[in-house]
Amino acid sequence: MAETRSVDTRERILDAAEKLFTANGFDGTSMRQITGAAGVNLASVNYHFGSKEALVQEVFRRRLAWLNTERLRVLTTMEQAAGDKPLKPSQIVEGFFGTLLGMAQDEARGGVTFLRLLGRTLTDPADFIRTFLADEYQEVVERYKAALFKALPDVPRAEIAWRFHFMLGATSYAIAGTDALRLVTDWQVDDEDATDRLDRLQPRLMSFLLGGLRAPLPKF
Amino acid sequence: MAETRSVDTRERILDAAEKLFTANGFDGTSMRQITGAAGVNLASVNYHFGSKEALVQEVFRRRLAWLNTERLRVLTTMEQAAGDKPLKPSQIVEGFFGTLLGMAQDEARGGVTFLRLLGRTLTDPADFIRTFLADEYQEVVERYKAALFKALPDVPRAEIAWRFHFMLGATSYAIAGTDALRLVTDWQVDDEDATDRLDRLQPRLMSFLLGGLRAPLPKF
DNA sequence: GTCTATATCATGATAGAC
DNA sequence: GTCTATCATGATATAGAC
Repeated sequence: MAETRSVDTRERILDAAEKLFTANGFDGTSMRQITGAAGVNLASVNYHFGSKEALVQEVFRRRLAWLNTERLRVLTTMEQAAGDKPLKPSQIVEGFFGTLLGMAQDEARGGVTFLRLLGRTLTDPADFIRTFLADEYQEVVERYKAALFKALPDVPRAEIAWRFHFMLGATSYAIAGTDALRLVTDWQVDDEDATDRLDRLQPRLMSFLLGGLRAPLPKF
Repeated sequence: MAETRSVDTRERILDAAEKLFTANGFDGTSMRQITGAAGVNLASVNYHFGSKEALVQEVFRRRLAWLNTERLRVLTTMEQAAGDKPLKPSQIVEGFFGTLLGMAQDEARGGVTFLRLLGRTLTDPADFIRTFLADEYQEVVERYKAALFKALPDVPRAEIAWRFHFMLGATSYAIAGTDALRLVTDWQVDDEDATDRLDRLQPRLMSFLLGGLRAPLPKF
């Protein structure tokens, strides 16, 4: 019985931590807040995860394991269907960023909460977290990069690399901007409610990303 | 004499804080680190700024005052030259993001250090900092938004708004990515050294942003 | 204006009973 | 596995001498 509860406890801690990290950041969230929100004992975090740092990593691992698998699955499926021919850039972009945005509508995968957390964390100053994320992303990014190189053989690889980076940034901010920072969005655009906004984000973002990816090359 | 030193002390604190905040984040930087690096006394931060929070705001205010003024000056100059005619989208994008990227080469304005800090901070979870930044940006963003609306009368305003947001995100990550996170950049692109990379960032980014801004509208 | 010394508090982590 | 109680640390902020 006591052992049975512990599975719940682990998940409850992870869920509460994910929400609180998203709202207040890692440093802005204490273990007392987490255990309080989860309705578990303070000491249970260290019992189950060992440390706060390990808890942070587990919050990401739980979601990224699925996301990575899914992204690879989607890419592999498309490549098999295409045979020897290169994929279209729009397919590749859709596979990478569409899969990500799809999580927003899937509460079981963390939904918007996790996406916002992930977007912000890509630029987190803490070393251990950047290293960890880079490791988690590496394989998938390599595969998608290779697909883009093949799809755009005439574009210098350095250029594609940069544009991949630009796309990542645009996407992260788009997610955060759905309700976090309102620098640019907040205006006389009252013909949409919040739900519309999220539904329409994906096609909007995809158009933008593809436009950027296929833009004329810069002259140095 | 004692009074004369205080100007130096203020600036020394701000310089040290800016560097440390960029490297380790706000929560990851203690006032002991700041005063230690600045070579001033621990108590001087509270004497000169009142609190750590106020210090954070002053670090930004010092740089953004110049950036905002410069962005408005550039836009006003272009609009006067254009008379009644709308500006070209490329001019507007260049005025907003080019002015920002120009700071990277200007050590007296904070250089790359401040840009990285600014980019990351746009998604900082702390309320006081998001509110503060939104206030600081507001006037300039309104002016540039209006210019884009005028330049692209056939594009729905909501669409332009989102694309502005996407451009902001791409730019922030591009800056951070010059040496922070290396998700996508880190490869067999050894034909460029670090200096080249920064010099070439601006034209690369501008091409991407304009491509995205002028992409075909999404179909919902 | 500058400094030392210190008050006050919150944090992450753990020891040890149950 | 769970809980209480507590330790050790490091943080911001300030009082008060110079």
